[in-house]
Amino acid sequence: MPQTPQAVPPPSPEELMDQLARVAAAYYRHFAAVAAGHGLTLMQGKTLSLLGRPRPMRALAELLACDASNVTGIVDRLTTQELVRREADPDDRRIKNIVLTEQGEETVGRIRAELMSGLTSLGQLTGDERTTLRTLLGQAFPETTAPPRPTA
Amino acid sequence: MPQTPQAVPPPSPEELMDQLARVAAAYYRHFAAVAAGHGLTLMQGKTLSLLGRPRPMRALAELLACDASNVTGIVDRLTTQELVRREADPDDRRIKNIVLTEQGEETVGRIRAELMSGLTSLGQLTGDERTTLRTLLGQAFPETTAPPRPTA
DNA sequence: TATTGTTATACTCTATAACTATA
DNA sequence: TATAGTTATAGAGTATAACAATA
Repeated sequence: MPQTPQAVPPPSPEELMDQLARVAAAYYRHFAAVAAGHGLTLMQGKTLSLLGRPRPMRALAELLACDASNVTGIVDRLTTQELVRREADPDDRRIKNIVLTEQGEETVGRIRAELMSGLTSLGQLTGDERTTLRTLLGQAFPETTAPPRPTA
Repeated sequence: MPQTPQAVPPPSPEELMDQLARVAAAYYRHFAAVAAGHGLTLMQGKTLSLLGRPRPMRALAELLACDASNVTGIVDRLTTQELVRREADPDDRRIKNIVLTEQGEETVGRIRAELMSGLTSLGQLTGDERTTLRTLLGQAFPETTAPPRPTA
């Protein structure tokens, strides 16, 4: 059941992959620019955005898709800026939970708001269009559907 | 004209942004893994994928969204691996055009194929779904619609 | 023994500034 | 003067391996 009499041919999966590549690049470019506006690198911004709840170093390494040894340095630099702090876990003394400071909460909030205000086109989609986009992205990237709910 | 009697509420723009963040992260995770399988870093893989045509260092810096001074090192390392070479521009002797070697062409081809085969879910979308996804992504990220046609 | 986090190391990516060779 | 590319530098991200503390 074609949608219109003389429809434009659908993009090949390859073309779609190329467009997804451009969208991913545009997203990170935007994210990095917003983070830089707060004196943060991309990884520092991503890390902050993952701290909606306290998380062990190990969990951050998993979510950031990098080795645990890197997280030490990233968290060190965020700690220096007073945006996060390490808290000892009461149940397992090997674990250090990373928590946002009050200033960290504020920064995350501003970053999220600036991210959204830079994506005005996204807000102009109708409800039905957003539903469709969510559904199709969920089909194309099934691993991203069950939300661990990060921002980067 | 709602699509079904008791439809799931549409995602908020914020939820959609979060999902786009996850999709972008998943894409780069995949890209980096494929590149690593060829002994390349993410930036080296991205650079190779931009060389469907010869490009000056300056153009690469633009497309990679980084300072021109970084491209020197990236191209140096790709040159060491015999994947690209610098060619003097006949019209402007300041310009060096970066060209894929034969081995570089092969590597790019394999990387693109492995990228696609890792995105099988993408190929399972119908033509209409691919058309819709292209349209909606184009609306959400207008700057990505006119394709400079990279892969990363 | 296994796991969490850190340290040490080496390499890559990054922006800035200063330099050269062309234009 | 302006532009293309490089070099030097310093900081940040990266994986690997080895280590201490804890489980």
